[in-house]
Amino acid sequence: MNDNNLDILKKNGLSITEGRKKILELFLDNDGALAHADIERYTDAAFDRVTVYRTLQTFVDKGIIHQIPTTDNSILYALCKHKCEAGQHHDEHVHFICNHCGKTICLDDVTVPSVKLPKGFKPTQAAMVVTGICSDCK
Amino acid sequence: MNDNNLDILKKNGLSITEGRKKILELFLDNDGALAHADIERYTDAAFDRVTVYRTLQTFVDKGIIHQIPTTDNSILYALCKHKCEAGQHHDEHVHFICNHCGKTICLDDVTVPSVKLPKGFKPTQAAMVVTGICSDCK
DNA sequence: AAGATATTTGCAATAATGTTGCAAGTTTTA
DNA sequence: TAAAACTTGCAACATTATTGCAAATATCTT
Repeated sequence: MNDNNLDILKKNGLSITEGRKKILELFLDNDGALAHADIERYTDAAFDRVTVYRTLQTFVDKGIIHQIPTTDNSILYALCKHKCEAGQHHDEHVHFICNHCGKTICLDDVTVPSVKLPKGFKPTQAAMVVTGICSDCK
Repeated sequence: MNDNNLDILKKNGLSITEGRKKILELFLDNDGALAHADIERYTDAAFDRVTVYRTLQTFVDKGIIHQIPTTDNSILYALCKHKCEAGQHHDEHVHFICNHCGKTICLDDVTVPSVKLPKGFKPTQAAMVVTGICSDCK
């Protein structure tokens, strides 16, 4: 029995609702990243599209999940495994997109290396996405 | 007088059309990245939305421009300054998004550092996006 | 340079994606 | 358990993206 998701919701001061429990569960059970469309599919559209959008937004605001940059224009979301505070994410790990299975994986143990920027540029955040073949598809 | 854009189109075996000339010119005159919406705005909607989509796609296919990953779901495009071949991009430079002016800048001289991936992962490409304050806004 | 061929464009229709206001429903608080 | 606070779903709307096809434009051939 797994009450992780209840804990997470409570800890963030969120009301416990069916939608939030279910969507959070999806993230916990799935170590890849999920797009809005994935969530609709996995929940069999049990929740309104709008609810899914709002739930994802709430989770991002609370620092429960983070967004992953992609070149196609889909927003991907993944759990923040390390301590993220509301409004300030610390998801400075590398993301890997597998060209074979299409999964997006958070490489939590690979931190984004810092780079030397030209004069005058002040960085606040860095994201890195690597594509290739993942360990399952190799 | 600048025939750069004609050269580029010819070199890639593309027909010379008003739309392609104009859109390519926009990229050449603008060192930041452009979104589809920017192009519509700058061209005063002289070209059909569909034409713009298709032109951008053609340029990506030919390796003239490349897409930049973002977390909001807008696709950004920028010139490939280094030799890109059709279908295989070599845009392994860092992209910088300024939180102040909103511009996205290709830092052509900053290459994406390679990272050590976990066992079994084989990289083919890497992208890096840094956000912060650019040299114009500092 | 003109006609034949190939390519590109714009329109219309359609699909997919994202947003907002508001009333009804649910969760939390006291 | 009732009141207050918050969340949901619906409807409407806005934006963004895709496809087929006929008309227009560009390129090729002679």
